[in-house]
Amino acid sequence: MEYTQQSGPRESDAPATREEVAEALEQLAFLAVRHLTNRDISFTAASTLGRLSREGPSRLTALAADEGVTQPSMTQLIQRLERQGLVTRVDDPHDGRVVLVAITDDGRELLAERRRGRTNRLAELLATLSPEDQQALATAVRAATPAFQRLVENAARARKSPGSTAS
Amino acid sequence: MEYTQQSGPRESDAPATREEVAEALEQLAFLAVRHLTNRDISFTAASTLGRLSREGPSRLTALAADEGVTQPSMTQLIQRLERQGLVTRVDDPHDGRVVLVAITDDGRELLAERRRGRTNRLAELLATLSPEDQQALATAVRAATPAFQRLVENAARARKSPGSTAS
DNA sequence: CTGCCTATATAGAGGCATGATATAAAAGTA
DNA sequence: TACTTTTATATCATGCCTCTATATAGGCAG
Repeated sequence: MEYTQQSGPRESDAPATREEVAEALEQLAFLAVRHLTNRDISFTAASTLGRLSREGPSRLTALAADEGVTQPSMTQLIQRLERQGLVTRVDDPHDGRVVLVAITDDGRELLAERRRGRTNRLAELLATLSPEDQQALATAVRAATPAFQRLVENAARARKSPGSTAS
Repeated sequence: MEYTQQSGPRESDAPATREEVAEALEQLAFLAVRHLTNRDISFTAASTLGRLSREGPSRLTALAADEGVTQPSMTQLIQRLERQGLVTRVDDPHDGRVVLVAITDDGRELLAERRRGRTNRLAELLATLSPEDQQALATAVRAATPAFQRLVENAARARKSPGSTAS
């Protein structure tokens, strides 16, 4: 690892090193948070809404576990979302303790709106690139998508069963 | 990479559509935020530390402008970082109003630590993929990196001069 | 009924952002 | 010099978001 880096990537065939992949992902995280993030609701809020949209009504504790936050955090988040009219809470007839949370039409509309906004902003950014760069990006995306989707799936799975990770 | 023709997208040479690129980048962003984020300090805090590390001591208002937050936010952030020993504040001898913020050795160590953590977590995730998938991802990343870096630069520039974007 | 487990709520604290406003130093102007 | 304005930073009040610790209430086993 101590070899000094050369001036640039030698061959476009050459695979990226793990450090290069990490670097690229860090930059992407930067781009995402800085330029693709709506400020209207938090990341957890948006993610929770998306989950409710995809998977239907859920219990509070299930949502908390899925989103990786504590139950009190989820309680407060749901209270805020309810105040904003984005979700509703319904009592479970089979169990008086549980509250089922469901997304509202306004919630779905907000998700769609956010999605449109992100796509538009991204389109603007892509338009600032040369045709060659746009082409390179598009080709790379298509080549990487299958592998990347498996990576995302594995990451989600790894979150549920602790694995061997330290800090 | 072999061109074993499959039933999916017609040609692996074919570029992705703009929607596909947007979709892929969103998923990447989601992964980065969800699985590559340290919880110890905020994104703005880490980004500010990184900036101080790269560019040396800066004024509060300059930091606020660069990070896209208000001046009071930056004042509070710097107060917290100072309390944690990650930055120091020095008076400017030429201008009694300004405070120059500088990163400390502890601050640099924290940045290095975070970087190591991210790289390790990414290595673990990549290790869950088949060698073929790892290869595909690494090649795609190398191919996309130059264009992507220009994209990030343009995004940063667009932030400073308002451009034509609405919400 | 009693006692335990589970689902959710509440309280208190701190990080992180905002807008409005205060203070102090510098700079411009009469 | 004295007055005004601008600039750099701080403070205040508010709200979101998360945490830990704890309370309440329903379900269930004996």
